[in-house]
Amino acid sequence: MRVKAVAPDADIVSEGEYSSQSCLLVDGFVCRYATVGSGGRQIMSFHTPGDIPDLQSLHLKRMDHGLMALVPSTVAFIQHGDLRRLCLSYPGVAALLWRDTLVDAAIFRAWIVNVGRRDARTRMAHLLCELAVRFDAVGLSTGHSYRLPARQTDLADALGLSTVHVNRVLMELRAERLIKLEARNVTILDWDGLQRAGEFDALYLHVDPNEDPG
Amino acid sequence: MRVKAVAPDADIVSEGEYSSQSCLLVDGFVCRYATVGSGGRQIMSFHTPGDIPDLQSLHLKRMDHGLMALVPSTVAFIQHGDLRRLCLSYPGVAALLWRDTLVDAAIFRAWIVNVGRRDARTRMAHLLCELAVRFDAVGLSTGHSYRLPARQTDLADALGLSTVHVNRVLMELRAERLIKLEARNVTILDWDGLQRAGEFDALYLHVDPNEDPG
DNA sequence: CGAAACTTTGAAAAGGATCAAACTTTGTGG
DNA sequence: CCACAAAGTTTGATCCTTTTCAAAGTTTCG
Repeated sequence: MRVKAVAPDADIVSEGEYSSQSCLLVDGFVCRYATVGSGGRQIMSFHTPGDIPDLQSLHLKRMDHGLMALVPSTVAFIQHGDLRRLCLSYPGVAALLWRDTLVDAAIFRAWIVNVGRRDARTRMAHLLCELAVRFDAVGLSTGHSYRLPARQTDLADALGLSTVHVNRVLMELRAERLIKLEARNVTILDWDGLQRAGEFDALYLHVDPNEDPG
Repeated sequence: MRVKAVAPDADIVSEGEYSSQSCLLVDGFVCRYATVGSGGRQIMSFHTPGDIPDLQSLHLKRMDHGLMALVPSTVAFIQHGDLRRLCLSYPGVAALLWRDTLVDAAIFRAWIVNVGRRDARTRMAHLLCELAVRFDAVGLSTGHSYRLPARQTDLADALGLSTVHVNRVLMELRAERLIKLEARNVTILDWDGLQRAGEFDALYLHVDPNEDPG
């Protein structure tokens, strides 16, 4: 299992590549993204340590999107051959990995809804709620506070907005005293308020361990 | 395996439900959707016969979205218990089903990009291209022509646009002689042109059978 | 300490939304 | 098979959210 350090803004895997391994994020923060004709970038997911962001390449060899680090990160590559053997020997592991990709897909769906049918302020609040829950789940938050490893440009590309508007919306959420944001540190001042503002319901994150009787 | 006829606009499975079976679409056209606070609806996927649109419920019991028919449809329900036994006995089937949900996820990603970073005309062209390829794959197209089982309202909810704007964009694509659309029948007059207009690259549909060496 | 990278703010422009109404197609019952 | 109602499509006009462009602050880091 090869371990590698990745610099910010560097591709871990690029769009179009044929992949024979998947990468386990050990430390840092990465995103999956695609580039569109007009030059824009759309981020389709963020990933925290413990995730295997390109697990799908186990069955879909050709990358239909890129995977890049947003902060200095560490990844460990797992050969698909090894993964495949693991899945055959331990069907429970296979089920777990499958479930993992299904939660991924659930988050994609939630993002489609967010980007497709919500206004900028709601979108932003929703994303901040999602990140709060997910960072909390991997022990990366203290109280109602977490480090946001994304620039406003990255948030913009995740939300389908311009950087300028992301900034305005953040100012708005600050003015409403829903969040505090300084030096990339988000503090949620009013969790109920932020959830309401973002129409956030954590159901889609499927964190409830009792949900899958597997 | 229980078979059921479903009327247009009727839910097959509803958001929030706990599901112990998945549904195989035998005939018709269905979509997955969510409703947002402001009353709007966002469609996150369309499904053609042969798909198992809620396969994810095998591992995520609680539905985080609804599944509804858009035209009169026929579905067959498969108990999760049976599916689970099938997967344990035939790991090849498990891999195939897993792959299927991964292609689903790839389509979700493409939709995030479409809705997040493309203008209305490009979005629409992209969707029409996707549907062309997918209908063709299941033998539901003749030449460059297929029946579109969705109203303009449905297209709007899939693209994150208003119905009015969907109409205008369709008129535009017609005026450009890229498509013909009458009585719900789409004919692609200029496939290259439409692909260009929609920045469409079929890569994400992963239809190439050689791609997965299993 | 200085340069580069980010964030913040202002003003003008544009792409889509909304509202309202006319037109067309589809499906149903007489 | 026609007539009518309901559903869906088309068009026009106005409004509004978000984009774009431009420039000034502010951090961050070598």
